[in-house]
Amino acid sequence: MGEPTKLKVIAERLNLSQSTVSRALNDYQDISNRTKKLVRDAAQELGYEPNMHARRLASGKSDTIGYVMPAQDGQLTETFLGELIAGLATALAGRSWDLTVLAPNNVEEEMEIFQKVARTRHLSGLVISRTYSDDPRFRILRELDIPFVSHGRSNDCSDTAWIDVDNEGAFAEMTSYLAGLGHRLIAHIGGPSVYNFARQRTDGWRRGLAEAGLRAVPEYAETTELSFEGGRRAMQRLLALDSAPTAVCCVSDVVAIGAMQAIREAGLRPGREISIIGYDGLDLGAWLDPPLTTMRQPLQSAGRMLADMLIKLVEGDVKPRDSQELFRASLVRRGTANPPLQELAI
Amino acid sequence: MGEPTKLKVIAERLNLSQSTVSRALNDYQDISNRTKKLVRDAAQELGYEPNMHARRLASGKSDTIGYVMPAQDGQLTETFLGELIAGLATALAGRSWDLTVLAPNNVEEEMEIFQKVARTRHLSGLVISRTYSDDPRFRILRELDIPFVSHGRSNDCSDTAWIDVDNEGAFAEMTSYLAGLGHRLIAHIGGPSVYNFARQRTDGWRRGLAEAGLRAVPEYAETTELSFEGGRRAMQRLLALDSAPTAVCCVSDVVAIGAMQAIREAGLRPGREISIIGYDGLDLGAWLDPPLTTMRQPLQSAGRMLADMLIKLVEGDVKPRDSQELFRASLVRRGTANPPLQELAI
DNA sequence: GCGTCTTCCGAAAGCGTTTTCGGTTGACGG
DNA sequence: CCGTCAACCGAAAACGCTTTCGGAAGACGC
Repeated sequence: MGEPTKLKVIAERLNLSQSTVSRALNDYQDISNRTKKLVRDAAQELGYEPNMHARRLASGKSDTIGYVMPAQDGQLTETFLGELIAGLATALAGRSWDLTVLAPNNVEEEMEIFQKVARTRHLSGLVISRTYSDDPRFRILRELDIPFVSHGRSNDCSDTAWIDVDNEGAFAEMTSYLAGLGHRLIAHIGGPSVYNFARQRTDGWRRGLAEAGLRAVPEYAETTELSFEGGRRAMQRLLALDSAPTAVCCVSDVVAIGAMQAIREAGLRPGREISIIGYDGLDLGAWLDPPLTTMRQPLQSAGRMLADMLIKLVEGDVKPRDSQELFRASLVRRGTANPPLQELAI
Repeated sequence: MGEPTKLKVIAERLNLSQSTVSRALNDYQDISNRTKKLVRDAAQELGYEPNMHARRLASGKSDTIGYVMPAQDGQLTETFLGELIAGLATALAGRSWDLTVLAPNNVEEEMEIFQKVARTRHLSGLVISRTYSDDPRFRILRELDIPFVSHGRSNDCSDTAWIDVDNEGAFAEMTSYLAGLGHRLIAHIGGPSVYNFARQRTDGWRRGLAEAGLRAVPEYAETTELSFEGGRRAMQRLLALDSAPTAVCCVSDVVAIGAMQAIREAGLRPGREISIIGYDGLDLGAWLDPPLTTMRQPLQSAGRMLADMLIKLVEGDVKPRDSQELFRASLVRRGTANPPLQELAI
């Protein structure tokens, strides 16, 4: 391989100055087109690759963004992480930016990371995910003046950049879909309201009920942790009610699968006596018996979009509050959402 | 915040030269302990953070490793990606190295990445995963002289660094476990033999049979793609056999779940007429009815270990062939592996 | 009291870019 | 033929750190 070619050799070869070569490659206006072409051809031929470290030192920009993994309060086994990171990485690679991953082990470490990013400025911006309803990171990142985009909203995100799914709309749709099938007793198993998406989904359920002219029975609003066991226990509580619901909107597929288990354990069959709809669109839902009806959100593109947004932000092309994007989730009809039994009997 | 403190200010403050400060912070031998302490205290007090770009430019090292995501031939939804990346990132952060993620969209892009890494040397080393039996990357990375560690072995990996699970041992254990339960007709649904782990697992099944004194019926060695549908179809073929097996070792949990579905569709019940064991230890296996017996491999620590190995390699502390680590997988007993029915009947 | 070592530190030359600031051309109008 | 103005390009100073090389000071033996 030999020595990597630097600006100097390509300058000497063309009898130009180093600075001219640099500006030619960076498409400055004060370099003639003829020279630009000359330089580019030579660079191509010599296999020139700029030294990122030198470039970043001189320019003061890092052209690198950091993805902050969800603080490891729990499992990182969520299937979307891989897709999201891949999306980020490919979008960035297309613009020859880099992606580095930060993995704080807890909230304190996350704060330290923020502080350090603010001091060193080695990262041009951050992507955060798994947002809370009341998420201090939004305030802190704003105060530290770190450009960032969040995957998911929060209470005070009106001035920041984010992309999110219309959770409320999705659950309103889900609920009215069940109402359309004839269900009147539609319950909801929600997640901890510290998660913003959980709150939104509960709101959506309420809206869906209202739009269908149904009353929101207080006992039908269950809350539980985001796990199989959580879903199972919540469903057990619903089943113990005097008038158990005939349909349940679940905050996530995993919770829905837990609910299905509870239904089976009660000697009933999901999708017959009690309809279930989940959320996330996980493949594994299709492998169950019966396969889980759910709602799917676009993910493959989310990473790409987050990256694009953040780059625009960093380059100052756009203001945070002008880069907010809401996606729609779409219903995936499988086997667990059917008309209620008494309806069939009619 | 003001300007970030650089070496110069801390040098001026202590009436020392910049080079002394630098060497003090880097623990050079020719700096007195008194001075080192002085410098470190001042650095601490001033909140000094070295400028990575300058440091990397000057030293010629990048202190950054790249994780090459599996070329997106299929889904990136594998749950282990998140854990692996998190493990890598935390281990690296502890030594103030960085992790950047590369996401080639196909094999060609992967090769381009390798070439570029070799030319620019902006990454000190790479971690690759999802290895094939006949994996050209091992040769190429060796030729390009790029330090790397692989997550999984290959045919010619005797001279390179890797960590892997003892797939063969795991499947031998799995098979003899089934034999110990009384099964004589033990089939295997394997994955495409291009994957090294798939070949190893099939070998393990054969060894397990041999050790139990059982004959490997050729028709019992099924091969299929690594998906729910693949497992389902392979199981259907096994069920169509004149003498269907009473137990099946599956190459992965997802394949096993597909097989369970096929068993149910045939009017049988997994874990009674036909026992099933999967591999991966996915949580979701526990949510099925009956819950899937499987084998789990250590993952949380894999990322950490990969990172440590690679750093040692890059720093020249160790030779590739001396950093190879084999883990054991352990059986997770759940509900789908039981004695055969006729055995019970006796 | 003179060499010889250590021990410790400073000066300065990089590392490979970017970017500012001028300066040299040639065209062009008057 | 002179001044003016574009259009292009070169010189050189950063950017903040590492690292080599050498030198000053003190310790030590004789």
